[in-house]
This record gives sequence, structure tokens and C-alpha cells, in this order.
Amino acid sequence: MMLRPMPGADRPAAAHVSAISSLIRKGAGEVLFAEGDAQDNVYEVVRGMLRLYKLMPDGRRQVIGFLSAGQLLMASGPDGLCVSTAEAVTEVTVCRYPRAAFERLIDEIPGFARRLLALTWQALQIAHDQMLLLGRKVAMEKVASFILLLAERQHADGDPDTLDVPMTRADIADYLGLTVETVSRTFTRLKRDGLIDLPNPNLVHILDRERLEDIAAGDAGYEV
Amino acid sequence: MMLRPMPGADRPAAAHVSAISSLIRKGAGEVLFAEGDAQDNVYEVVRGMLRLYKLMPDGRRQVIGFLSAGQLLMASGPDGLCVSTAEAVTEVTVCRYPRAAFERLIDEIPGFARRLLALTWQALQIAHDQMLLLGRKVAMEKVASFILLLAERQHADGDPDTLDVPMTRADIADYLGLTVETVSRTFTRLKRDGLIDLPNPNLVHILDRERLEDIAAGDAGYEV
DNA sequence: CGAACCATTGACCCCAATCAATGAACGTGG
DNA sequence: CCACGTTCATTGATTGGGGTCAATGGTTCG
Repeated sequence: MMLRPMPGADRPAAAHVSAISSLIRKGAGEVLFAEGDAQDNVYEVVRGMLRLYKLMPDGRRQVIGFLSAGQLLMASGPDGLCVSTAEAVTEVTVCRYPRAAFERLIDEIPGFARRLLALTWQALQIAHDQMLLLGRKVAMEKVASFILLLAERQHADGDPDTLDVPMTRADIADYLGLTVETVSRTFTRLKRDGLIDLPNPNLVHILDRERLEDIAAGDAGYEV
Repeated sequence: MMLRPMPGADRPAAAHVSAISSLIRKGAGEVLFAEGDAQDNVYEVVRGMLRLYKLMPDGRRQVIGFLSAGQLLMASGPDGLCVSTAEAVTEVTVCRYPRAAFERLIDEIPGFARRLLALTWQALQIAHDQMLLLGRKVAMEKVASFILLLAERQHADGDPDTLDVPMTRADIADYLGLTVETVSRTFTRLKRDGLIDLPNPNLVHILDRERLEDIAAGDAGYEV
């Protein structure tokens, strides 16, 4: 489960429970938990970025989401088994809360459950939007949507049109239901067409946000 | 938002609040609410089936899910705007709860919020599984997964291998990220290969569940 | 009986996958 | 410091799975 901070909430939802938590650091590429693990914890990303994904037996991968600072993550279901794998994209610091203690707080702190419910509902909406993207958008629309999603996430640090891209092309491909090659070609095309600049693979400058938004929404204005 | 009954819960979560609810009937094809509507309600399906979907400006459609008896549906976000459209697949009876009253109950009834949270979390997991399907599975795997999903849903009424398929091929296609033609061809192929029987378009008999499950999981055993 | 809708099937085509090669960036160790 | 391996990104050539276009038949309904 992937949760984002509530709009208007100044502090992450789990800030209440720092007494029972423990801080964990992971280097890039390290696994926090894997699909099927029997560990039963709630995590909060403090610094860095995680990727959450599911695997098929033959290695096909679907990235469910990228989690950055402030986001909550319930790793396992009622049975205590993890339903996806969480891996560090960059070096990350996460805060771990034992599930049992977390659940107790739900009953004790008034309004906490409602807040969690709102967060989970929001996560569900994001998942539904991603279903539209995966099921119905073409490659160009997927990549444009992804760039705007990144932009939305980091409007805090200065220029809203300058984007850090910490994940690899393979991560992006597995998030968008494409291949590495198609993602790369699409970035190149967006650059060639003057919608973005791409000084290096991990840095994007948005040059024409309006057209990007039209493309992402499917208002087909990108055929040249 | 789409919710399913908690495992082990004998009654739908909203059964507590029947005092403030109203029953609504809709004929097949009728719209319960549409994306962007400002109505702020929680629904529970009593009888029949709903489809939930999102649209793109040019008419491309992604079906988010099919809801049958017992399932809960929070139509709108914190801003009160509906994030998807709900339409009757068959004739349906739904129970409507005003959001405000529903929210009050969350604070008043102990454990209710937690129960809703569990339901929402489960809905999120289903959405994540669907993301894997949409992003990484091939047509045959998608259709096999869909048939097994249908089977899971109606194991109550008698034969677990006899499935009612109330939705159209277009609904299925928009749920799986395919076209009507591909869905139809894939059903035909499954029938030809002896994995299912298809007496008519709305009735499926599962003949080889094990192979269907292998295909759905991606254990590629369906090339002939 | 005709209109509308739905499902199926065939012919053809195209977008994105696959296969393949190259270059850039980054350690790591001699 | 440089040779080497590894990983990542890009680009080109080719292919194929599923989309598109089109036609047919079944069913329902007015």
C-alpha cells in the first residue's frame, strides 16, 4: 500500500508514534522487504526514494509506485505477508513502526484512523489513474504523464520546471508498462520537439508544460 | 473507490447505518454518478452489478472495476467531486448513505474506521494486481486472469466452474486494456483449446482450471 | 419487419517489442 | 593513472502481437 501526505497536513501521519519506531538506512538497490516476506511493519520514508514493485515468475516486473519523503507504506496485509517488494532507488532513510503498535494507535488516537483512511483512499485514486494510464494511454502520453507526475512531487524545491529523475529508465519503463528502449526514444523525441530539455539522463527541464499536459490528458496534439 | 467485504465479516461494513440510508434502483446502462459530479455519497451494492470507469477526452475508457452485492463504494474525494463514473451493468439495487452521516459514524462506532481501512487497503491491493495485469500481461494472460477473477467472485452460487458473465465484451476489453475483437478472439481460442466452454457469450464453463491458473500467473504454458 | 446492439471472424497494418550495437559513466584493482 | 568490467542510456533495424477496418450473423425490441 502506498500513501501520500494529506493535503493540508503539515506533518506525516505517523509523526505521533515516534516513540515506538526505529530508523533504518538502506543503500541504493537494497531491499527493504520482498513479496511474500512475513514481516509486519508500517514504514515512513524520511529521506530518499523507494520503488515498490511486483514480479511475475518469468521476471516481468510492474513498478507500483515510487515513494519519497513523507509517504507511508503498509507493507503487508491482514495475514502479515508482504504483497510487493520495496527497494531503495537512492540511499534512503525510513522509519519503521511495528504493525501491532500501529494498530493500537488507530484505536487510541481520535481521528487517526480517519486520517489513515483518507490517505489510503487517495492512494487508491492514484492507483486508478495509473490503471487508466497503463490500459489506455500510448507511449508518448505515458511518458508525458510521468514527467508531470514527477513535477508535481517536487514542487517544493525551487524551480517547478527542473526535475530530478533518480530512477533508471528500466524503473520508468516498468512503471509505465513499456520497455527501456521505448522510454528512451520517447524522451529523445520530447527533447527533439522542444517540450523538454535533457542535459543528462537524470535531469529534465520542462520547456512547454501546457503541451505536455495536453499530451498527458490525451488531447492528441503531438503528431508532427 | 471500490471496496470488498472483509474476509470473515459476515455483514457488509455499512450494515450499521441503515437508519440514514435510502434504497435506489437503476436499470441496465443507467448512470449512478458521473466523473466530476458534486454528489458526496457512499454506496453499497445490494443486488446486481455496477461498472466503475474513467474516460479520456476522446472517449477512450478504462473500467476500474465491477462491483457486485456487498461491495462498498466511496464515490468522491475530500472535495466532494466524483473521481469516476458508476453505471449499472445489470439492473441494480444500491443503498446510498450521505457522506457526512457516514463520516460521523466513523468517529462514533468503535472499530468501524479500522474496518473501513482494512477494506480500502484490500481495494488498493486489488488495484495493484490490476496494474500488473495491465502493464505486463499479454492478452491471453489477461483474459485467463479475468475468468478466474469472475470465478472467485461467485463461488457462492453452486458450481464454482460455471460463470455468469453479465458484462459485455466491450466492458471486459476496457477492463483489461484490450479491444473487443481481441477479447472475443481470445475467448474463442480458449474454447478451441478446451480450457473453457462457451455455450453463449454470457456463460463460461471452466474445463481446465489448473491450466487457466498457470496462464494467468504467466507460467507460459499456452503456446501450441 | 427493420433498427440497433452485440459477438465473432477475417484481412491488413502499425506501434511498441525485440534484437543488436555503440557510447558514456563509474568503480575497482593492478 | 589507466585497463577492464559493469551498468546504463541511446539509437538503429526488424518483427510481431494486438489494433484497426470491415463484413456477417444472432438477438432483442419497438
